[in-house]
Amino acid sequence: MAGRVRKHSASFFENVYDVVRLVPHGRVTSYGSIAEYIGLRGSARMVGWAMNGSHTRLTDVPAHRVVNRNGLLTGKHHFGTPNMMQQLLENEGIEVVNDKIVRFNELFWNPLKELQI
DNA sequence: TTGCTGACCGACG
DNA sequence: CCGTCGGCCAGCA
Repeated sequence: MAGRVRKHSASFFENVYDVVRLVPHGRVTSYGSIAEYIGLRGSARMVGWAMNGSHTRLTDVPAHRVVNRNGLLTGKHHFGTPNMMQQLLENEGIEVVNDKIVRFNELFWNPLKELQI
């Protein structure tokens, strides 16, 4: 089908970074929510993979504000030190216990809800 | 081109 | 509650 619309992934990284940049200070979101927002529901792993590339990119992406659906800091090992992600979060007033965000339900920032156009 | 991998998620037993 | 499995799709050897 020549007329089929392609979901150009050329800007896949930018789409992810753009959403992550919009996460407010002191709030957090999840990989799955970002994936769903950019139209790739079920591809949460792609978001995490994009985060991995955010380090080499010169973009200011608050990757520490992205956790998994349980509020668990699953990406902590991809920061400089194992505690870096937690420190960045605590620096924003977010409490973390056992690699899990306290009051995750209250701090959760859902792009689908907050950025509804 | 094929086959693996992955900072996830939901379903199932 | 816990482990396992399939789906998701962009890179890479």
